[in-house]
Amino acid sequence: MSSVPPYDPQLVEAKWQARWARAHSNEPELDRPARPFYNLMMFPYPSAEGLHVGNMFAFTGADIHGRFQRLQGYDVFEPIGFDAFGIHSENYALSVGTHPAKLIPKNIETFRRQLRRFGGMFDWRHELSTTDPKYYKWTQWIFLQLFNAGLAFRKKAAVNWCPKDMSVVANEQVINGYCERHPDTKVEQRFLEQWFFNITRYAERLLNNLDRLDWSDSTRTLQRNWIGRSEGAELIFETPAGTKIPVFTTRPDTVFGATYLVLAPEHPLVDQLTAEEQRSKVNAYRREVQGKDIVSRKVGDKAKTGAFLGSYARNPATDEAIPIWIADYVLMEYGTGAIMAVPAHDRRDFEFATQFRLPIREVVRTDEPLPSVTEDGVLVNSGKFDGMPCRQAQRDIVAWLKDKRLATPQVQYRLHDWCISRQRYWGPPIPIIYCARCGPVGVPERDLPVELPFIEDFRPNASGVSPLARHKEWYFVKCPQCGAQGSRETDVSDTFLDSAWYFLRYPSTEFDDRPWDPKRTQTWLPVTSYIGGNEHAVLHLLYSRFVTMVLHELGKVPFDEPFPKLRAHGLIIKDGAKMSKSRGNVVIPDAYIQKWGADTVRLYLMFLGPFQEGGDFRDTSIIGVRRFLDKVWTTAHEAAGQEAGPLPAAVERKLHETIKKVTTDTERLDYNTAISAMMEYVNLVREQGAGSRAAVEPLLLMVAPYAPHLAEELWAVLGHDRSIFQATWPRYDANLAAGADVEVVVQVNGKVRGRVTVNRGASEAQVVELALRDESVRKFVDGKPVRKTIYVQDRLLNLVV
RNA sequence: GCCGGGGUGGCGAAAUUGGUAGACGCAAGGGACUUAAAAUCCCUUGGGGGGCAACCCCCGUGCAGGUUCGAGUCCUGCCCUCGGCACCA
Repeated sequence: MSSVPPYDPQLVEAKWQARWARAHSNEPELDRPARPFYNLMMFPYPSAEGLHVGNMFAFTGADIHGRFQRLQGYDVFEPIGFDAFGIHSENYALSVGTHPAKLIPKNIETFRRQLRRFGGMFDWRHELSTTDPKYYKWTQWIFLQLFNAGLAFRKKAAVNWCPKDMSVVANEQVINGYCERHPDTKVEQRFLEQWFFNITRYAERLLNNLDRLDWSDSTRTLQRNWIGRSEGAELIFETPAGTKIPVFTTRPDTVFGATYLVLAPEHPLVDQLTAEEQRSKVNAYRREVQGKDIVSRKVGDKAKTGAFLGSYARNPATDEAIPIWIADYVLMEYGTGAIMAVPAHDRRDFEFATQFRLPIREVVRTDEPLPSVTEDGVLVNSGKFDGMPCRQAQRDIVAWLKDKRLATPQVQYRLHDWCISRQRYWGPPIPIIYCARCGPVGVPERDLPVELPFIEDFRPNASGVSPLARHKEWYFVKCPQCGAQGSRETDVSDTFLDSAWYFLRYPSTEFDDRPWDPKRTQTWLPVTSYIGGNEHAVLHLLYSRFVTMVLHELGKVPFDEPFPKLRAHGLIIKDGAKMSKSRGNVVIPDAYIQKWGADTVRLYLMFLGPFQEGGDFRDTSIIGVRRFLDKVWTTAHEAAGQEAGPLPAAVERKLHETIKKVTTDTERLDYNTAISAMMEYVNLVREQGAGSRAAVEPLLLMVAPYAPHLAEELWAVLGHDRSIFQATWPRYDANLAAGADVEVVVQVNGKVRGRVTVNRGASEAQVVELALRDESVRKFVDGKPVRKTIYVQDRLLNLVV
């Protein structure tokens, strides 16, 4: 054998990365692409620790997809950027005592280096950072588009206040009542005036469009649950004094069983409905509730508490007067903030009624004990509706009450409007000026961006007022409408607004006078393929869809869904747990890349488990994929010195099988099985000593998306002078892949007893005849008559005796 | 509680969706080469049993049933686990 040079990944990778950069080979023609393919991955937050293997796992999977599509002949645009604003970055800056404006550029520098080193096919001309004024100018512009359309408004509302962050956080950032970033800190409820985006107006469309998106089911389900659509009716309960109390219910069929009403303690009608003799009790209860944090209020299995208001309302179905209570198990944020309590058919109402000895009336007959919540039953104690099945009664009772103007069919959503105000420093200032005469006025477009001023002391405080208010020269400003003295909004916007439109910006980063160029947008968007983690299933993906929907309505973009095709990758865990700084199990890939090379690490990450499920990072098995690359290396070098010759039949067949499998698996992101198919193939080639050019070239093309540097190098070794990524993905011949003959399994009574080799497409009779000649089969048939034969063409024969 | 994943060798995992369970890889054991080591190559490797032997038999995909010629895959009822939602009316 000719001498094969050693495989030195450091050398090979440096060489090809330099060439790609020099040749601009990762920078597609954006204006006139023949076949545009926008390959998007979720941009990272540039943490101080650097890119970890979880990021690299996600980016490698997406990069393989991009490189594969490039080999299919697409002009692949694969941009990258940095989601660098936000409380995350700011808290870290606070903890190390460095200003984020100094820290972030350093972190980004590290990320850039790492992203280049692992060999991503990134178009660096279009890098962006959300902290760049040239970027957030347009984040502010988007805010103003919503503001002008009446979709951004100020509202005094109960909001989630994190005492650690000393800021309001969105509903989506509260987990079980605890702050997403501070799992030991309970979120408090504060009543503050905040900016909201009216996402609930789009709830129905956000929900319905899910059906036509090519997304994984798991992600769609998460969004569906988050939006939380409930169908039901609003029913009116009226007091003798004529006050109407609307309640929302999903079970109007149970209205005859509503034996009392419960309002949220904050309900605006409480004062008016409270009888004098009950006032002190009621007020005491309301104070008690106010003192509770959200967790102890919202967790369900506590004993019920409440207070009777001393007044009554009329049940619209029975005309009975039923008592009105307040209780903290009723939430002001949902529905009308008031419920009709049907203790016989609702677990919570049942507990409450039991506790306070309120009447329980069964109105749905089932075979379950009370409280029974099923809708499979028939009505009882319900006047003329007795005997009617629940589902029919739901419609008929609403219709009946509707005629009396006491009911309206209604749909409720769990989704709340998106609170975007943050009382923090590190974000884009909300571009609003307050004027005593004109009210809140949008900053005119010509004055954008409202730059975030540098302030030395950017610490938040518990006052609910942002640090920016301390910068007086920045704070005081003339009203753009009337010229009077005004002041700026000092809150910054939520980071999720930054990331809700970055994909629109990428193709147009060189334009300073527009957020995105209409022609570029027309060409490249919506995003062809989006790959990212399921941790963003509700936040980022929902917000991006909302923003896109609004922009579409305003005529700013020609589509209403940004990501028609989305795939979620799994999570890389370490020692059985999610990687996190607090657990101290974050793995940074640099040392592994140093030791093994980027190609090996890429391949390892893709081989350790299914891409869409993730897996455990254990460095012990890296050697396996490295051995595979070594074999490819050796085989290709040996082939370079050989005359081209025909492939042995077995190798040819395996080659076509392999191309078929690798093609479909790579397409479907089943990278782990694609890699094992390539391993099988190279093993066979070596076993058969068949390492010719004809055997190796297609292999290199298949390896190229996975281990791009190695593939380039070996492609050159085989004498090609153009990049392998300008070549075409190999084709397979279905007939060759299938082979001429097949092994058919022979079972007797469902147990495998033998195998026969026959021509593909052999008839049942032929196979039966052959099978009955097999000694072991005969033994089990044992002379008994064959009662039945089941034949699966080219696969299996089962003889039943 | 509700909604979704998932449970397969010592380990990571495959299995064309009802048709040979454990491909591929790691680890382990044995061997070849070597003064030696590394690297490389070959063999063995789910459990149990039988045979001088090429080999053969039984059991085996969380548990208990069921459907089927045939079940890791479908159905019923459980157990465990991961993720999401949760006093949402």
